[in-house]
Amino acid sequence: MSETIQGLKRSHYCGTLNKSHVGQEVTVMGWVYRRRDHGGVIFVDLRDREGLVQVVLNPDMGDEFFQKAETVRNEFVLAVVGKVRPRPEGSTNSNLKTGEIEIVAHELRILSTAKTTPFYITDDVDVDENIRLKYRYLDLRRPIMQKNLVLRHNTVKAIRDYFSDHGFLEIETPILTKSSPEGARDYLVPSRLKRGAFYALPQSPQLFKQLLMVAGYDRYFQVARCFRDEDLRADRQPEFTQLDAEMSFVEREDVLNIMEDMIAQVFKSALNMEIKTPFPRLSYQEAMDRFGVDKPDMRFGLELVDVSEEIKDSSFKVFAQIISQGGQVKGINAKGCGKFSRKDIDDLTKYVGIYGAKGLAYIIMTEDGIKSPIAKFFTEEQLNKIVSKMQGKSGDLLLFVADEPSVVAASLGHLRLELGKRLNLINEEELNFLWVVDFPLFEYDKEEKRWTAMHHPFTSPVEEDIPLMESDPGKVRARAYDMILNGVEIGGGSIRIHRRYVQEKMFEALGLSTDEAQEKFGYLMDAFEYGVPPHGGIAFGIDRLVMLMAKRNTIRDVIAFPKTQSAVDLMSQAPSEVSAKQLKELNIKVDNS
RNA sequence: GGAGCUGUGGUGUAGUGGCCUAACAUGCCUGCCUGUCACGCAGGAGAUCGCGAGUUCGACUCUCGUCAGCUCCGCCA
Repeated sequence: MSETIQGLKRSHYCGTLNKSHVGQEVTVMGWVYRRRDHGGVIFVDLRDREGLVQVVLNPDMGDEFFQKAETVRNEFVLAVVGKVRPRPEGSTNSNLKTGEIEIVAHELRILSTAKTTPFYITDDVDVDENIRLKYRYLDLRRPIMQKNLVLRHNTVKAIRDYFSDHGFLEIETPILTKSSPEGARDYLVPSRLKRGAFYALPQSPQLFKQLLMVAGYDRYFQVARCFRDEDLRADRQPEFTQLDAEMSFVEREDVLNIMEDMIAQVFKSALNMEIKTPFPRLSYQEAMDRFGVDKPDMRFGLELVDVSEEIKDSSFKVFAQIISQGGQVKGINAKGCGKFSRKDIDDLTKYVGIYGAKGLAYIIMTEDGIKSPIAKFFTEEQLNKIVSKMQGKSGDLLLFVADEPSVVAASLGHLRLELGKRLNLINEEELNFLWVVDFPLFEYDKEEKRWTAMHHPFTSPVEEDIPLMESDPGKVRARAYDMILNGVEIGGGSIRIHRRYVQEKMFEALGLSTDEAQEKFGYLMDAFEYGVPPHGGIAFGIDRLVMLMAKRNTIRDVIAFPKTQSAVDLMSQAPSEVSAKQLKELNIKVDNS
């Protein structure tokens, strides 16, 4: 039995009512959060997106009214007309924003009944994510989720306001685009009109925004949906939203300055938080050396210490050999962890194993000196040097990984984060912004045995490194930059190449012939023949940014309708099979072998 | 492609070879109850223990496979 809304107009959101409304006649509409039926009087907590208000349903409003009131259940949608009054002495509820008042209903309409929901619509339920995602519309009713999406709205609005106020134009770029072999795996869309041909969904608007620079729209931004057909993570969805921006006639500092100012403004508008600018800048090399990752979380210490020099002459063959083969030995001083059990250390060993470390050597610092299975390989002098370099004190646990630099960095970098979490060293209230700059322009692909672009092939090298592009590609620094917040990369970009001879050197270093470059990036290359301004830009991951702002652990909590780890939408069941007719129109046959 | 964790009434959990004819909380239904706010009280319904094989006299429990969710490695210019 559902009634119409006819003749009724909502006057207030439930959650906004307070003492100032006492005496007013109000009309509220919302969902039944909870009902308390006392036989005589029935209390209903009515919920809308602004919060809860208590509605009092009294039998003296008539039999018809009260019989209807008795049928009300959780999550029914009601319209209530009534008078706001202060709650009686002693029955106020300080846990509720609206706890000083209540609405005495004189008209009640059940706009919609509801089945019993599969889970309770409240913040403090820990329901299996399977069920949350299947009934996402119910999950999204929960106040915490509504808060997340409101924050997301406010964030995006602040972003749009900031860029508009600073002369940027929001310009849309195509969703159906050309597949490019570089980068992530493309999502493909078959063309009906051109048999056997496919569009690709954009991984980012990268080339289009550079073309907009060529076209003279010298400050561009876009809140752009991007698609990458790669495996998912807590902070990676197959479709995600980028804040994409590009500027002409700028150098690196111009981009960094305006972007950190923008972020500070966004935090101010959306969270009323003051962010100090400028952000600290760290070179890629320093980040790797000290933290083992290119997106360090600097809210705590436990930095990596290189002890290769101190260890190379020891009689510990395993370490000495690794060093002689170009490897290194680095360590972390896990302050105060000297009491870790054998099992604790085994767990950590297993943990670094994930990142390729073959072992985890350790030294326990005790009152009576050093306890360590590897101590016997070192002279007392060598041990003293290692301990002093790592500032080891009694009660500490020194942990070491010896391997090639990339493995040492990855394993100790992640071990550092794990220890930071376990030891509760991270202040969750702190916002640690920084820029990582001077990334390498190239990285070596061991499988393909060639240099590839670390960022993308249009990233400009640092001017004085250009001569190295031929002689020593690994040493060339890029004019690229990442913005890091609490150890999460929230944005990245670069100053682009705008000079032809640099671009040619770039393709040469990547092993691309002129013809190949023309085939892959022809339209951009053509455009660059017609007057291209120096330009650079950045793209932010809005999902990640909002996730951090909302203090959530996964971007799924700030995306209305996310997909599971196997890229399925449990609510709509996408992706799904399509009809034979649809396939035929597209000239597609499915190979089920 | 790989590793780990999880899967038991609607929901959250307990049960680790026979004591299970599966327990507890909550939700749901019925009745009572006029000041509750996690209302209360009484009663009731609700589960072939993710699915499929196997081991066993006997499997929620052990083994293998499989499916789903999560976390991670690879991947993500």
